[in-house]
Amino acid sequence: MVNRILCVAEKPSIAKAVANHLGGQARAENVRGIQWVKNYKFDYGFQAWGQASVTFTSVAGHIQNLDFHTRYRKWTACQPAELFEAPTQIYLANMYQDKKAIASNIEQQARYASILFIWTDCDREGEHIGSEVREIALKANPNMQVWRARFSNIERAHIIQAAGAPIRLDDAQVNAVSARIELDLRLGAAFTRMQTLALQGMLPQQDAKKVISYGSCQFPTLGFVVDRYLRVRNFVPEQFWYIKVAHEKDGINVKFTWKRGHLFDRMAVVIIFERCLLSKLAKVTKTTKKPTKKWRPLPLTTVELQKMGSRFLNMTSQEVMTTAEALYTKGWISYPRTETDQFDRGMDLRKLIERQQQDGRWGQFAQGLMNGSFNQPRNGSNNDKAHPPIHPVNYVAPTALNDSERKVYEFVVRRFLACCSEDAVGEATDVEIEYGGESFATHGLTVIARNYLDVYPYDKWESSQSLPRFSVGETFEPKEVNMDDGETSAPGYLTEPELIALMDANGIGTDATMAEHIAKIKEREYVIARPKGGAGSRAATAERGGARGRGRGRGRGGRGGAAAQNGGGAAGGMQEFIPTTLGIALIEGYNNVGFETSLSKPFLRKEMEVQMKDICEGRSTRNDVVQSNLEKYRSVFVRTTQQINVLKAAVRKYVVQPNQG
DNA sequence: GCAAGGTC
Repeated sequence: MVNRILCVAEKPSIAKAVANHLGGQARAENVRGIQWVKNYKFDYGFQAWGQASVTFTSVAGHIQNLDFHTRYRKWTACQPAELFEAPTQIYLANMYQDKKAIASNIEQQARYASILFIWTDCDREGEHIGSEVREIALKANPNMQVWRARFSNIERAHIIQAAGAPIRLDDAQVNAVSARIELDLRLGAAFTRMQTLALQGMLPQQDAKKVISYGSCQFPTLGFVVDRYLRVRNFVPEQFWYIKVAHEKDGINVKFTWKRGHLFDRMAVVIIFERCLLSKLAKVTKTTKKPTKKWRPLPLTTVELQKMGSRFLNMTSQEVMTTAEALYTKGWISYPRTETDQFDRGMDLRKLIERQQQDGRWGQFAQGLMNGSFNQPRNGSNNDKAHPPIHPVNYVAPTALNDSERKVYEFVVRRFLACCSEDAVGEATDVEIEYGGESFATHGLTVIARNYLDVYPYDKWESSQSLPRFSVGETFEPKEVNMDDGETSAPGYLTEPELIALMDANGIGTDATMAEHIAKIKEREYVIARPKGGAGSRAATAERGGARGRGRGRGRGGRGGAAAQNGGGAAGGMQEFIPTTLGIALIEGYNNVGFETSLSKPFLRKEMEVQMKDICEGRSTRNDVVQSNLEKYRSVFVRTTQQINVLKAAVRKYVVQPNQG
């Protein structure tokens, strides 16, 4: 009797790729009721189970969705507070019927198989999706053995290795995710209903039906926007003074900047300035000339793609993601949701570069890499063990793509080629002088080899004017000495790449969902997005003044030794976020409720992340985490309802009479 | 009419 083995991946593309590795050209059968899932059939000799007849299918993400029992679904059916313990239930279909078709395919296939081999992504959510598959399969066929594959990319050798070394599902990870799911549901629904019902009536007529949602990700996201907005609004400019020295030598005008940067005490600067004037001669105290580099970029992660996209491609992060997904589905780029910034050593990068040689824009550069200038990419510090960095898979001509696809594809390709290239090389010159007891310095950069910069226009690194030769001990009378003044300038409103960076740093959302949370707070009208630098954007224009912070010298040396670290790049169309009156009211309202953990603060989510890790590593249990969090949030909830007037006052202040706010 | 997480 032949072994029958059912393999299930997290998404159709993995099922296809793995099936083809194991089974040659595996036969694809359609699945009833769902077009994009296929069952691949082939025979394979497993190390552990011997020759077997295999069905390799997939799900498409989570199959199950947790929600409240139907009788708690109506908003008027219970007090929002009851949602902290109201019974929940797992449903197969949420919005789509698709999930039912996917589940019944697994049931059907499970009936004929003796082994279930799970091939979901090797991350926490993947582990949970695997447990959903297990539950459905075991219901149809309780006698199945359940195994799981451990793999981190879909290279042939790696897949074959994984097929030969099955492991068990990790129930600790499953439980961690399950805790998150329950908490997000209960807290999201309870707070959303409570604040919507309490505040809706205070909104202007046209907003009378508006949902005022709470979510563990959307609220901290809003918090970042409000926080920056308040810092901009409350900013008080401060005047400062500084000294500039200029000198002409060999026909080159050299500007020296003051080592102290600037001071906020005018009299002090006047005294120093006069001392400079009196001393007449400046003396060169130090000259250095040393090689410097600007490092090529790291392999591309999702978060980086979204940051770069919203900065340079004139698209929102959500548009970037949607476009990247389309490019992936069509087979032009690799899977676009990844945290990994390291290429697996075994990956054949040259093969991918080779395919780009035919392009008119970067083909020559790709040829150069093929002809010897290839370098193994740098390794970043992240590896999600599920997906490689984002890279081009196949070549596609620009005419076959729409505008957004063309832009995103171009970025992915250029980034990839840049990764496989060499650091830019330059020479940095530093000259320091002493003048009136004060130090001044100037810095020059000569780019010697642009290398990766030739294919990667998103980085800027350009030679400054070359400096004349100075030698230590040399003295001169500066051509010009001035005392000047300036004002500290407010930070700009939060831009999309900055917001994404904050969310990433604080663990708000995942790479795949950050853009959705941003879209959500726009949709809820908690914030509005507008082009940066537009009319009325006081802070945005002020920011270019650049003089910020106290007396810092010019950043120099360090990583890449770049003079122009943050400067360059066309910021065409970048958006900035301003909270609406409602958005400010919500954050201020919760801050004023005076609970030590305001719902808008990012560390609540971080804490949940820590607790999930605790479950994964056996320090805590699912039940402990769920119960202790419900308890904690319930007291915030109770406190908020008791002091609902505080929240209402904030809304009244900002929304009802916005002009007095 | 609620969340966040997968993915198509």
